[in-house]
Amino acid sequence: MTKSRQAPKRERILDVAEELFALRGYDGVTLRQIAKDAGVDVALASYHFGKKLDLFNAVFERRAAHLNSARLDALKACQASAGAAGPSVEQIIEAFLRPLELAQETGDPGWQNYLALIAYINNSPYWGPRMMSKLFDSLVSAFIAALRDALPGARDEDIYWCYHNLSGALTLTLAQTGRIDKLSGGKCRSADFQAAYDHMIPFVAAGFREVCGRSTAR
Amino acid sequence: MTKSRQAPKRERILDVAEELFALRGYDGVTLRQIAKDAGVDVALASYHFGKKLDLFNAVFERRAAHLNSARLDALKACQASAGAAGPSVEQIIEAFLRPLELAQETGDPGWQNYLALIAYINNSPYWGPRMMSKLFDSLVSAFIAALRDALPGARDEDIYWCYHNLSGALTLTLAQTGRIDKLSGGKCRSADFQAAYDHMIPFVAAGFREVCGRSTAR
DNA sequence: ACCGCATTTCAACAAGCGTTGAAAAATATT
DNA sequence: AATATTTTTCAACGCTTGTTGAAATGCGGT
Repeated sequence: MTKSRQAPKRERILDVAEELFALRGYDGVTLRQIAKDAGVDVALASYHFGKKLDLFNAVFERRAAHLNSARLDALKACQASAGAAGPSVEQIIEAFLRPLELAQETGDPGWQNYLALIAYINNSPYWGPRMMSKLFDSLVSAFIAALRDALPGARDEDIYWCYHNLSGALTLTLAQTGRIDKLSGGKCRSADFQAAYDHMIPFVAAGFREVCGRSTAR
Repeated sequence: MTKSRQAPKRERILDVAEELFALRGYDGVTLRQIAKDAGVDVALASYHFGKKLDLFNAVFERRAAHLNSARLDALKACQASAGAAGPSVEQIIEAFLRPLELAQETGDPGWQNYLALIAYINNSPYWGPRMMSKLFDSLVSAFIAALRDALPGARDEDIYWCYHNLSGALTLTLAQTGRIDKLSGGKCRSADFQAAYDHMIPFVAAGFREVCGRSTAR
């Protein structure tokens, strides 16, 4: 190997930052906490990433490409397997959600933290507009287009509002607040992603059909 | 009046704190920012509320009782106007959501900031468990019970997951991130609460029916 | 006019913050 | 083995943070 190996401490900083930012948000975490949990000097984060905000962006971007391509592949796959009529609403929603479930269940807790961080950013009036569009707009547009095909005659406005509802439901699941565990008295568990998505997919698909017209009932 | 009037600056601190906390979160706001925007000395916040965390709680609790009773009144009203069969899923969801729309449209921007703050807390893995239950669990339980009656034969687990989806969709709307505005190219506006709820109510009701069994189609 | 109390400001504190330049250690190149 | 480069630590900086005690101000009751 002619090139220098990736520094392992660099990755540890990213992992710890990911976890802490997801839990406490950008301002709720100090570089010293991150360094301490990573077993590293404070100055090392600055050396590798520059300013604190650059570290935040690095965490945000590290897994974004992988996530986007996994979801896009799932969309293409369901489009390929569907006939000329195209995939159903359920199949599209499934392609949108299942890759997340898979990522959360790789055993790597980093993915879980990462998706919780996305939830934090997506719901923040401050961070949302600054960070979400850049990385996820084109992916979302692809799914919206597929939904438009699956819901002929639907008004664009209605589709966007329905997507908004989907995005909110998904986000609360990703945030892992444990709220449903307490409310349900243990009958539901936040960490049970399969149950979450198994319920979310038919829920959302029915909502789309109701709001965007039922001409595509299959 | 024998009692001293409420200090007006105290309310201004609450108003400003509400707005800033909603935008930047607990750790993203300093007492000095709040004091400056309120046109007040830093020490005054401590005098009125104690620690920073106490101020946060004061903001959180100020409007909670009013909000809870408005929603509970709406639930009782729809139950009273319904026959012996009880209100439909739509009517229950409507009672859950419309009071928020009304609050947001009083012209008092405080309510809008307050609800955005609730959204922030509800989606935070750190603040959610610490703050939501105390103030909102009993209200939510009342609505869950009403939904159970409207969906005979539904499994409790399914009802909670559906409520979870509702809560997430609502929360993203309250957060006012403006994301739907950009995505839709201006066709939808975050600030158009009536449009948001007009779309959310049938969307969510259809989801409940789909997931919790369709025995109650009306 | 004076008093008692609530309100507000002033001034300062100790602690923690992000950031940086230079030294040290580890690793790669020759 | 010596050198060059990358990685990591050390030590410190200037600044901001939440909090506090004492002083100043405002104000209703007598």
